[in-house]
Amino acid sequence: MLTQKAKYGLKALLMLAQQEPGEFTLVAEIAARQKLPRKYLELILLELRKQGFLHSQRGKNGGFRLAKRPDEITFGQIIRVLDGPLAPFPCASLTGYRKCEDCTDEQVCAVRKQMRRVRDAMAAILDSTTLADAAAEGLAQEGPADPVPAIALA
Amino acid sequence: MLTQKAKYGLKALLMLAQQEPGEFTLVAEIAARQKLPRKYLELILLELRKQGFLHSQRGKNGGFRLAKRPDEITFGQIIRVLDGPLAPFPCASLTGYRKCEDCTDEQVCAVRKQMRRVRDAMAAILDSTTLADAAAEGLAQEGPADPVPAIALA
DNA sequence: ATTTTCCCTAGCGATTGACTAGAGAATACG
DNA sequence: CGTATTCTCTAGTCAATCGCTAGGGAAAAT
Repeated sequence: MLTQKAKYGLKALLMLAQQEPGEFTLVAEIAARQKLPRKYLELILLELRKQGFLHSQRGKNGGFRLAKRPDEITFGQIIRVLDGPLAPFPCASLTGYRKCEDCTDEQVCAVRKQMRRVRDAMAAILDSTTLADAAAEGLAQEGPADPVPAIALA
Repeated sequence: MLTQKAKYGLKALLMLAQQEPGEFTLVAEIAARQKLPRKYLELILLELRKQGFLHSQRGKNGGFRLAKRPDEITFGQIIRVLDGPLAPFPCASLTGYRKCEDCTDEQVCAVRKQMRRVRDAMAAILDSTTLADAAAEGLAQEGPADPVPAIALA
């Protein structure tokens, strides 16, 4: 499970991805339009700015805008910044690896092996889905073709 | 991220899946062999028993054993019982659906759409991987053939 | 009856999640 | 210049959850 923080961040960025490029949007407006708590959203956007996803400007006509093109920002990047590693367990993570205290032989741990597969599946989707992709798919009424070819078997 | 609880549960069940069918194993022995906190593990096994995964017996020669065959118990089932829904957000869950407070139009929510895809990918793996599968794969030195054919693209 | 083992309820300390408050600094504008 | 606007930053709060531990109760075997 991801946190509200990640959800709010994703929603905000996705909204900004649909603004005119270069145009600034107020935190207050994002919060209002997306029904998110304003002060909390401020913190989140600040964090995203520090990580290079957003550019901001103060004072009148200020606000936030994307610091990159929407097709350069992936869901995976955003989630990792706001919520940490994707993997179900730290021992199965690439970006946030940490070994289990209880694991005697990690090379053989069957649980870890399966969780690595889960991580890979999640990363395959989230690291290849950009804000642009999601925005486009959101607009399509009923997407017939799937950009990422199914999820393999069942 | 999953909790320790789910990890402990998976490890314990996986160990029981490798015992002689019908044979009881003590909580104390599982805890020792897997290096898990004994009292906490008790709670977890109790929960798994109440959910029908384990059979237990008290007194001398007692202990726990699987209540089903290892190929009838999936990772998905276990995780859902111990940690709740797989989906990144409740609004993207099938088994534990709950709508977002902030979502105005759920049918169009692009975040939800992507998270649904992630959920599906996770479920495809976890609901098709049984204790028997994991135990078998664990024994293989270096599995050349993947039971679930890759994770689709990159 | 006694030992073994699971069964069950309680509780607890630390962390984290999900925020809110409020002052400070930059920017625009009249 | 001054004032309104808007982001920036640090704190703090409150409740829930995680990750356990404690300890007695009940069933089974001997």
